Amino acid sequence: MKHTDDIHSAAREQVRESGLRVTTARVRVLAELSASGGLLSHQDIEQRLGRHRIDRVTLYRVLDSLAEHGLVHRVAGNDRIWRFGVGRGATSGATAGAGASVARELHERHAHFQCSDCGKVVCLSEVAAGRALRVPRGYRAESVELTVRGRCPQCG
Amino acid sequence: MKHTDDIHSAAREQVRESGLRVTTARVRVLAELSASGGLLSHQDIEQRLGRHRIDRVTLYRVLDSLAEHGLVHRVAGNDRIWRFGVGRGATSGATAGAGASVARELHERHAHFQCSDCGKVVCLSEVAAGRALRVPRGYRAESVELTVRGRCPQCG
DNA sequence: ACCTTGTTGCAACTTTGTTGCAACAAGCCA
DNA sequence: TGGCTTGTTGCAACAAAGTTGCAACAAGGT
Repeated sequence: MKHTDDIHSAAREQVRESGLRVTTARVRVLAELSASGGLLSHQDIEQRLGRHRIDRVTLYRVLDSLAEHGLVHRVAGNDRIWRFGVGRGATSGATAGAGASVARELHERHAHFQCSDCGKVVCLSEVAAGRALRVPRGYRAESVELTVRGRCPQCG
Repeated sequence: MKHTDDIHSAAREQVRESGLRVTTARVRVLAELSASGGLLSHQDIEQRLGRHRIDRVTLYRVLDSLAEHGLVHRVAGNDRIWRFGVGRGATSGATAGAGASVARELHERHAHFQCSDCGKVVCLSEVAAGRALRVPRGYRAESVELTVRGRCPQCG
């Protein structure tokens, strides 16, 4: 369990290593995602930022830039909203070059669970997704998304 | 390969068997989906209906009712757009009770492919999705969605 | 043919996401 | 430290997807 400040400076470090400019918006958003551990929707993030609120548009752009540089990963739920999460295993010790793909790889490998009632999305790290997938001739597979839908413990 | 009229009357039959009222809107939409064979977005359907156009809102409600009664299945792409498709194997000869779950079952079992360029979604019937899936204690799985993302033959 | 009840179309609205642009601040160099 | 360049931010306005309320209408039973 990390202290808030640690998460914050780790986030700052990650942003710097990714080659992106270190701005408060990026650091705060990444820190928030790291702290949550799970997947957050755009709205979730806005709420958690609280009085540190940043513009809605900026948030979109921040998340885009973080996603592009592999610091976070975007997942589409069946409620047509994006959810974002950090790669759990991504450490601040990764080298600049290799760091870019850490989060992406992690999230492409495991599955997600979305509650059909409350819409919450969590990672199912135990499930190995996308092993030995065969696509028809002419198609080129780039990534695999495996989403299980059902009821989470809270919604029974 | 079925003739247009056949598809139309088959659709009418399916709607009747599902317990829904047989309306021109429902029959036309279901027929259009059957004829296409693949997955259509809301917009695709509107275009295909052409001069038989129905109200946007009605289309939403028609698709909802068809989905609820298992005649079609909704799939979320990563472009936050719903796509709808019929269960390929659903025959008009199914009994009223059993018919309801045909489409749902079929689509829960196989995977979908979405092109990251043009956004088109197709079914990958060869891939058996969701075999031997384990979810954590407390979670209840209802359905599995496996989506492969990449390039379709047209987009290279 | 008539009546009831589910269905349709319209208008207005909400939510999610995007675009253009001027103001601003990160990073770099002297 | 101060100034310059260029990427970032916030605002306003917009676009697309989807929803809600309501009056008019048509399907299916009697």
